[in-house]
Amino acid sequence: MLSLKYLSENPDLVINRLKVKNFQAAGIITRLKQLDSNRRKLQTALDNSQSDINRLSKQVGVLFQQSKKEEAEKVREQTIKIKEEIKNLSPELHGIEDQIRELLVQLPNVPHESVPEGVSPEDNLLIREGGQVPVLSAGALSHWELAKKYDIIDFDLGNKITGSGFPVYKGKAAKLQRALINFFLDEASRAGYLEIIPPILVNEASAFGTGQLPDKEGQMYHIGEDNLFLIPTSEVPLTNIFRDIILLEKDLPRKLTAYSPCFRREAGSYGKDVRGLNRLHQFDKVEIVEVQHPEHSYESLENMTSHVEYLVQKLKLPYRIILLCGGDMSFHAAKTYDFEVFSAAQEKWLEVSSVSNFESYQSNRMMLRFREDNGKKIQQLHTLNGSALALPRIMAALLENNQTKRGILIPEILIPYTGFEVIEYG
RNA sequence: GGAGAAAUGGCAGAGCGGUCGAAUGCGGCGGUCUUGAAAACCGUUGUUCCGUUAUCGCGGAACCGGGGGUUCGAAUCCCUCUUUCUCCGCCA
Repeated sequence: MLSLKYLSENPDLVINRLKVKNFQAAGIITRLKQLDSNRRKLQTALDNSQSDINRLSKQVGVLFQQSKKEEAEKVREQTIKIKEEIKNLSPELHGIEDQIRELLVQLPNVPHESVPEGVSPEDNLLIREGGQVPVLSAGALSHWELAKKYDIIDFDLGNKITGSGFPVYKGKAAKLQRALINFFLDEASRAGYLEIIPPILVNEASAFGTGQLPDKEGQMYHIGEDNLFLIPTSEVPLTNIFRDIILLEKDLPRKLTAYSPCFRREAGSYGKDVRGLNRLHQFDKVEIVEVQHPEHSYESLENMTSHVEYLVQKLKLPYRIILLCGGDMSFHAAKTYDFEVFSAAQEKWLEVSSVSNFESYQSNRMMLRFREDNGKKIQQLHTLNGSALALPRIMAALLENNQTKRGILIPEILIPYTGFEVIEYG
């Protein structure tokens, strides 16, 4: 969320920038201003009353010690009225603080100045593209047909065991999946990300910290009995490692990576885009997360983007990098690059990574800060994350693009990981 | 799952109703000494909110796992939740 301080110092800037996200913020900001001014007044009144009580209490203590009981009794009576006041003001203050928080959470992050205006994916900006779109022979198969032909991914079996969106990988597909995970993790380590194995269930505070709660609650699987959530991405546990922490400037940036399964309910998404591996309830992903000094976070965004680009290049997949327009960006991001790879049999671009700078939006929520080297000043940090990469659509594109008469060819870079060069019959 | 013990500042660890934001030690920072360093000695050392201030700062409030209560006054007493440890049971 945005900080009250930032909002009150730059109301017009926020209102204007949020128009890029097609969000009308003026009403909320006006309301926040009023609430904040009330909050300050109440806080001051309450502090003064409490100060009086503290002072009188000390007097009572001293008087009792000197066994001046009657005087002590008199002073004690004075406190009754003040306590009454505190009893009234205190819930009022909490009420206002709750209202402020509720409103703050409704404001999306302010997009970076380089983010184009727009309302739909058509307004996104193509940044770069690379790789060769393969020319498939007539009768090329989609990945779900290939999965069946080679008996390597079983969607029906997943239906039986769990439900739709939970495929079962078998044999060489299972090994290829594992190879991809290892490849991605090794590359992330080489690029300086610390490898982590995080919990895949998180509590409410963590889900709030990265912004899944309160608004995206319906997207997560919830374990009611223990009030825990299955992670939709390891961004959640990874970033929350830093919740309520004050880092030192000299320790920046902090870079983490993790493989984890991810769980998404995908409530409300039906239709043709969900075939095969295109949209699942459970999928594997390697994530990269970075916590960075505000002055360097946009360099980091570019570096993370380059890292992801390197991965798709090594896999020899045709890709494009897209700068999302305001209307297509997520609520929490300040700037996002999407990566899409071309899946040749479906003839579709599939999103395989989303790399975002959240600036201080998440760190405000989770009280993530750093202490400056040259003094005592404490500042908010910036957080970033990106998929590097999401597995199923990579798998889909690899299967479709690399199909040949003799089978599906494994990209060279992965052969040391898979131990085989081709997926064929049997 | 059952029984018991505990949770205090960056860490270790005292305090168990009054002047305690909290002894002491370690660590960190600054200084003296030294050619330099170490040792020794001296000083300093959290966060949030409100007010004030051009800034350093200053004044006030809150925070001793979270939430609630008792009291003029709570780190200290009570309730509740969470977590950790010990024992028993179960188990990859």
